[in-house]
Parts: sequence; C-alpha cells; structure tokens
Amino acid sequence: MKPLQQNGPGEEALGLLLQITGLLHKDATSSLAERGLTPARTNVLWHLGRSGPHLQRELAEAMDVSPRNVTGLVDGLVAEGFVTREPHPRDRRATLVTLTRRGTSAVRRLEREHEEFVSLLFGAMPTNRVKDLARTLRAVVERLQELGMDSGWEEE
Amino acid sequence: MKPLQQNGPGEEALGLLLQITGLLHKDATSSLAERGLTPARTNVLWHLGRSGPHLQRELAEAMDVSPRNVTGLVDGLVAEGFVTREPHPRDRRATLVTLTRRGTSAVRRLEREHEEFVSLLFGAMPTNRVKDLARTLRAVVERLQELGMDSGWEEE
DNA sequence: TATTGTTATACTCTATAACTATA
DNA sequence: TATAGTTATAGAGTATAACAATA
Repeated sequence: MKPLQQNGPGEEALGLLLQITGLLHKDATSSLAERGLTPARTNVLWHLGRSGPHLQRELAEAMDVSPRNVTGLVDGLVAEGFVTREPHPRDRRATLVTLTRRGTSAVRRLEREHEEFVSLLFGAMPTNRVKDLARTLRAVVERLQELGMDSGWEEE
Repeated sequence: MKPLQQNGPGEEALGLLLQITGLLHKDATSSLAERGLTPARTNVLWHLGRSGPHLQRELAEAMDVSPRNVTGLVDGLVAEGFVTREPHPRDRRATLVTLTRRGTSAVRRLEREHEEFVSLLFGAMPTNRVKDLARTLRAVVERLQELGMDSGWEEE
C-alpha cells in the first residue's frame, strides 16, 4: 500500500540483526541443554565467573531481573551442582552464591568455547571490517540508548 | 588467566550484537504488552499480515515451532480478537487462521511503527555506512549458516 | 496409514504480592 | 522500618506424547 521505502538498507540491517540473534539464541539453547544449563542460568554462571561470589540481590540487579527470579535460577544451578549457597559471614539474612569446582570448570569451558566461536565467526573476515562492524554497532547501541531503550524507563 | 586475545574486535562485535537484541527484545515486549500482544504472537500476526490466512500447521513451520505451541499462540490471539479460526473449505481437519479487522489494523500499525523505528535508528547515519553494515551482517548470517546454525541440525 | 489439531504434562523464564528472618 | 530471600500465584513460551477426527 505504501512503499515509501521498499526494503531500504536500514530495514535490511535491522532484519539481519534480529535474524542473527535468533540463530545465536537457538543454537546456544540447544548446545547448553546437554550440560544441564539454560541461557538464563548460564548468564548467572558467567557473571559469577567474572566477579566472584555474589548476593542474590546483586545478581538480580546485574541480570536486571526480579529477586524471585534469581531464587529460581540459583535453585537450578544448585540442583545441577554448579553453585552453592554459602552463609554471608556478617549478614545472616544474605547468602553468597558461590561457584563449585564443577561450576568453575563449566565457566572456563564456556569462555573457551566463546573464544573459539568468535574466531570461527570473524576469523575469516578482514580485521578492518570487523573493526568497522564493531564501530557501527557501538553507534547503534548509543542510538538505542538515546531513544530511551537502555534500561526501560526513566521513572519520575 | 589466558588473555590470548584480550577483547579483540570480534569479541566486542559479538557482545554488541547480543546487547542490541537484548535491548530490542525488552523494548518490544513492554511496548506490545499494552495492546494485548506478546513477541511470539506478534510474529504470527505479522506473518498473517504478509501472506494471508494460514493453516496452523503452516504457521508452526513458518515460526519453526511445535504445532502444540501454535495452538497456544492462536488461542491468545483469538482471545484478544486479532484472529479467528475459520473452517477450511475442503479439509475438515484443518482450520484457517484469519485476521479480523482488528488484527489487520494492528498489523498495519506495527508496520508503520517498524518503518518509523528504522528511520529513527538509522536515519542519522550516512546511507553508505548503513549499506556496509547490512553487507557485513549478511556475511555474518552466511557464516552462521555455514557453521550449521541455520535450522538446527542436518538430521541423518 | 498419514495428517491436523487437540488434551495432558512438564519445564524455563518472567512478574507481583505477601511473608519470614534479620538488620 | 528497611532489606534479603522465600512462598504463593500467575502467565508466556516452549517441548514431547497420546489421541480424536478426518483424509
């Protein structure tokens, strides 16, 4: 009806962005499942691997998710033996979510796979082109943040 | 421990890709919710808007999702008045999922908003740069498909 | 016998609200 | 009174398996 802009480059770029993360998400989901992991739980694991034991409250903030949700994610990780809940030394309300040995080695494996994946994905592409891509994507992120899509809303 | 490649451009690009679609997904979810829509249901609506009434079986294939799942998505869309289930004229097993007037105008509104969003996102960026972005993203999609991430698996 | 869509069941991810134990 | 984490409840999205009606 109104082909003002019949599939311009912007439209194509946005479509490709969505397609790419659709593919990435689907692949991650199935490859993680075999190891008793899911994307959301893996996120938590990843975060613990980078910055050590955390309160659930802190995880909720870092994952941008409700505290109740973290309870469930940590439950799952505990059930699979990736983390434990340790008592906080000074605050008896709080629990420190801590990687087990199995959790630590799972994180290491994830990091290794991530590196390999990046190199499979971009290894054959000229470095300058990858740099240009990153630069443009940075601009896109900034634009999204300008448009108010950073962390939801400015609450008054 | 092993900073073989301390945050190379590929790593950054992949991180940005994931960040972008995280932001897009979060925003879409909250902006659709106000209208009785969700991302998965919107996908179905969008598809119907492009190519007319469909069997649920066809929708399941198009969305790459189980038939059972489509039953639920269509249930939701029917409940909100966006589609109806019409009997197939010749095959009494099948139902044609068909846009209502409300569904049609919702699709039109989505298309309008999509155009506006693309122009907000890329409007300020030089056309050549957007074209380069699209070209590179096409290459990334191709690479993902080479790596076997197109539609899951080649089943033997 | 194969296909279409359903019911039955289950799991993950997410949310809000009410509550407990502690600070 | 405020905070950390839980139960209770709910809904979306996804899956497989068994089954009905129809082809």
